[in-house]
Formats: sequence, C-alpha cells, structure tokens
Amino acid sequence: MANAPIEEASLPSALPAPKTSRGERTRQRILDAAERDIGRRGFSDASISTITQEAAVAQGTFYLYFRSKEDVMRELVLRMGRRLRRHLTLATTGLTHRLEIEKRGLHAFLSFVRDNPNLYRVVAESQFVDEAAYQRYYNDFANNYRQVLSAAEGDGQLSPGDAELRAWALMGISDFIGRRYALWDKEASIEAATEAAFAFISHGIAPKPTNGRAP
Amino acid sequence: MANAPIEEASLPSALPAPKTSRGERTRQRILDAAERDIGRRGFSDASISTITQEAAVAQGTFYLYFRSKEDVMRELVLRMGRRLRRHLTLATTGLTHRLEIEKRGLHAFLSFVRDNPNLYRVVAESQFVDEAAYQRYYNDFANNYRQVLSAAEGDGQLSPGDAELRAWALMGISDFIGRRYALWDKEASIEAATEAAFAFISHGIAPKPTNGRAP
DNA sequence: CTGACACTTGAGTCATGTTTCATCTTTTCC
DNA sequence: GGAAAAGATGAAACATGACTCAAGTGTCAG
Repeated sequence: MANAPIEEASLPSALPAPKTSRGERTRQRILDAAERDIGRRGFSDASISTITQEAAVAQGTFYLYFRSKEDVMRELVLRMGRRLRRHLTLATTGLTHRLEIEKRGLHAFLSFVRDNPNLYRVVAESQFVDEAAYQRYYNDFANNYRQVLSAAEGDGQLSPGDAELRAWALMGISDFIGRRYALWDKEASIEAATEAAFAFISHGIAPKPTNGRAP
Repeated sequence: MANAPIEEASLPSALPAPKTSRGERTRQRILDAAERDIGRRGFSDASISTITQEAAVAQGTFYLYFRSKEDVMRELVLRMGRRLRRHLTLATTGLTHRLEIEKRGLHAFLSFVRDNPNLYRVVAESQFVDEAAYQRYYNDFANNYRQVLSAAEGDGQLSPGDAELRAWALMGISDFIGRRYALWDKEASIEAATEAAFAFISHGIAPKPTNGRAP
C-alpha cells in the first residue's frame, strides 16, 4: 500500500508464468486461498500470511507468483469475469429471443452469486484496490451487452431505447438483486426473484394504459 | 484493524458529544476532512495522520471525537443518508404522481452524486469496513421505498408488482447509472441519462405488443 | 480575575504486516 | 543418474500507521 507507484493499473505486466505443472498448481492454490480469504475477511484483513497459510505454502512462495496483494486481486477479477461469462453462456446458448435470454441470464447470475459469494465480494472490493481493473470488468460486460441489446432492438425483439444505458441499468439491477436476494438473504427464492425482476425489466412500473381506444 | 473486537457494529455507542461549539466545530472539521480524504484515497490509504492534517488538528484530537477510523466511516454513512434524503425530499416535494417523483428523484440523485463524489465512494466502501452500517443504509432506503411504491400501486399509479424487489431494482439502477454517468463520465449529460433511465423504468424493454385485437 | 472544565497537542509506544533472501528440495531432461 | 533449473522455505529486516498519554492552552461562569 501507500507506495502505489503512479501506475494504478497492471502495466508492469505479470510475473513469468510457472514453468512446471507443480508451479501452476501452487499458483492456483494460492489464488483459491486468496479468493476465500479476501472474500471472507476483506482485502485489508486478509494478509499474505493468512492467504499462504490457507494455501499451505510459505510466505515467500507467494512472491514467486504475485507481486503483491493487489496483484492477486486483479487476477481474481479476471477469474470472475471468465467464470461468469462462461456460466452465462452455458445458461443461454440455444436461446434466440432476447427477453428469454435476459430471464435465464438473470437466473444464472443469481445462482452464480449464491455459489461464488467470495468471488463476488472480491470484485466489488476491487473497486477500492484497483479501480481500473474494476472499471474494465464492468466496461467489458457493458460493451458486449450494448451490442446484443442493439442487435435485439434491430430485430424488433426489444422496444427502441438507449442500449448503453440499458446495459448499465440491467447490470445495476442484477447487482442489487444479487446482493439482496442471493448474497444477504440465503433463504430467498432465486426463482421468485428472477420472475419478479423479469417482469420489471420487461414492462417497467408504469400502469397499463387505462384503456381508451386501441391506437 | 485486525483487532476487530467481535462486535462489528457500533453497539458500544458513540463518544459523548462535544459540549461547546468549538468542540462541535472541530468534530465537523474532522468529519469533513475524513470525507474528502477517505473519498479520494480510499479507507486504507487515508490515515488518521492525513485526515487530521487535512483538518488541521493534532492526531490526538481525532480520538476525542471518534473511537477509530471505522467509527468515522460509520458517521459518514449516516451523513450521506441524511443529506441524500433531504436532497431527494427537496427535489420531489409537491409532486403527487409516483412516476413523476421517480423521474425527478433520479435526476436529483444523479446531481447529488456529481456534487458529492467522495461521500458516494465512502458509502460504497463502507461495505468492506462495516457491512452492518452499509446494509442498514440500503435497508432503510429500501423500506421506505417499498412503502411508497406499494401505496402508489394501490392508487393505480403503478402497475401491480413486487414492491420490495422493485425497490432494490430501482436502487440498483440509480447506483449503476450514477457510477457510469455521474461519477466516471463527468461530461455525460445527467438530463439525458435521466430521460433514458426513466423510459426504461416506466416501460421496460419488451417491444410494444405487435398489434392484434385489443384485449 | 480566576478556577474549573473543555479542549488540544504530538511524540512515543505498540502491534501488525509486507517483502526479501540465503538456503534447501524437487523436478526436468539429457 | 546427475547437474541444472525450477520451486519452496521461513525467519529477519523493514515499513507503516493506529492509538495513548502527560502536559499543555483556551474559554467562560461566577
């Protein structure tokens, strides 16, 4: 900390990758331990010492694979991105209608949060450890999201609207619903939440036009 | 840190309030300095030393008014709650229709974030410093939100729907739109974002029913 | 004026946690 | 099967920063 050297991001590039499978295994063990430890205790309470203890390696070993605690955090944000992306892809492949994809995607996201609470927290906390990594994470999702929303709008699967803003609004919904129903309230039904959120996303909260003649 | 004494929350209760206006002034100066310093540098990089320096008081003075850095963080979360509430109230009093209130409220929120980026960040980071305070902050908003949404639904101002979930979804939208358009992108038009978000909130993203006979 | 109380000071104590490195072990591959 | 490369060790060096406290200064009621 404290000596953050002007560059917040990870330009100096990562350490050379392990050259043997033993090395790779050790690196993963440390990463797994860090995910648990940082996820549970938070970035500042988790220490190299507790992380390496959890990984059952010596403290010095940590520095063979990561430059610092921040470094491991960045790596975990990437891990979350990869895993979540894969999870969402698996849950929605084959589907063709955007609304259907949104619904299944939302459910998949909520179940992912339930199953990976630590990773979720790590990403959230990365905002305060390496903001650039955090923004990159969301911008990547948003960019992709914007494209698919635009395409769907072109196909008439969605009403016309600002795709960029919709992307962020939808991510915001997922994030907060995820916190409230998947993370904090372990008992809540993810299915029910998905259903209700989907209704909201589809039609909003405005009342149905009272009646009047059909346009 | 580290010696977090079992109780994460603030049960031991606050220190006795200042007895003179000089004391109160000093306390506020420290709080102001902490808001700036923690907001800008983050909780762990901000130190008692930098905060008190910014407030132009000695380090010992800090402990006259706060038990710890965590303590001041909690106080800032409360401050944010009070200020935002007042700001939203001012922006929406006199309005009677829920949708109108939502729109003005959203705009007011975005302008609040633009004007108080540090406070916003502090609240976000409080999640990792005192999660109970963070949850309380959002639960309070959600509870109130749920009530007004329910009432509006009863009045036919909104379509029927799960008020609790809607509350969280709406907070999530505000939060993410706030980050994207008010905090990160200083150039973005808050008005345009409000307009687009309001459209989303009102009617969602589903296409208008193609036509067919009127039901 | 003056005593009492509120407030302020800042250097030192103390606890903690990161990072390095000389040395040892394991794996690779010729 | 053995030497080089890769990996692993953990205790010591080093840095940092929260918090305390004994000794002040300011303020105001009487």
